Amino acid sequence: MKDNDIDIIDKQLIKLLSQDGRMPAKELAQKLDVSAPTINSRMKALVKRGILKVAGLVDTFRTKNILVAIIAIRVDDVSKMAKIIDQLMEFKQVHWAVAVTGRYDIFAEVIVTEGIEWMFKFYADEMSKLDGVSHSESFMVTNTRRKWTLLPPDIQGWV
Amino acid sequence: MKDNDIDIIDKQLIKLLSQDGRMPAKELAQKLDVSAPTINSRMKALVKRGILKVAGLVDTFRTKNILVAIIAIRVDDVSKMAKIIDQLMEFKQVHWAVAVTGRYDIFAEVIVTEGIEWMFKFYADEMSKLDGVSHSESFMVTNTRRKWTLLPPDIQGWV
DNA sequence: GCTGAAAGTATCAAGTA
DNA sequence: TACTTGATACTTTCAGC
Repeated sequence: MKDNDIDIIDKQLIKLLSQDGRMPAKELAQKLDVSAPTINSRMKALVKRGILKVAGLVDTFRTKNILVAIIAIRVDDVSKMAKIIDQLMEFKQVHWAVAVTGRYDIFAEVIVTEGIEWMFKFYADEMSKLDGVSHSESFMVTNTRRKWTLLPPDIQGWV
Repeated sequence: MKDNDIDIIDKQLIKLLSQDGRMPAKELAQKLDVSAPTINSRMKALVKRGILKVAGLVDTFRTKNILVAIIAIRVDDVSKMAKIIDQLMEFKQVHWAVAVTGRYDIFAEVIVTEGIEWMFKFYADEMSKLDGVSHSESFMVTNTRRKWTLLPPDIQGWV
């Protein structure tokens, strides 16, 4: 099977798991009309191939002490984009970074667990290290709907 | 316990689940030094309170036929913001919508499963319905890092 | 929130297409 | 190579504390 070929059973499995990530393999098996071992081996294969991850998500607006900001970046040279995204991802608090078309080149989401003053520190200490950023803007998230957030693995100051 | 009070065990539980959402309750119990029934009751309580969700996530860049766009919106009247966010969330393909401070008022992420031409349709049919939008921009996501996406529950055209 | 027994579930090896 | 079956080992659940 080719690297990102997934069949209809995989897709349905992903869809069921996106509704309830802890649904037992037996129940998934019944719904998809295959055996439980098949579900488990497919699930493991999808995880191993980097297509699927089953994880606990939090609603950041019901969770004290978690702030979210979106940062928009323009680069001065498109060839530096990949490197900047890589550098952004190295910052523990960066939840995701994406390259986009349009007015900006990169969007990143930052999870702030150490108080709003940390944003200043992030700009002063980390953003300043990035080479090739011609402009950046930050947007603090003040309200949200149906936004489940996967906490970054190395999150600090929260637990 | 107040509505969004969560204690240290809840936080550690969320952190462990954010790494592996299918970790058995028994294993979680050992790591947190409590009993398995305690883990299960806490997990259920967190889900019921809307703080936690355990779900399957996909890497949209390893999954064919899934495109992602970010839409930025300015409103002409701040009092309309809540309503616009609500309307955005009603569109099946809108994965999340957030109110932000800064140049824009709202960011939303759209999951496109029916081909890039669907973006045109989304603008023509749906965005035009929104009252109070003074400006909007779209950004197609062309590359991403460590971005796990929870598929919207009503996603169509993919499965 | 814990303990222990009953019920249910996951996993492995073997076998089949 | 990918699936199913059935036995064994494990985990979850529920009542009682």
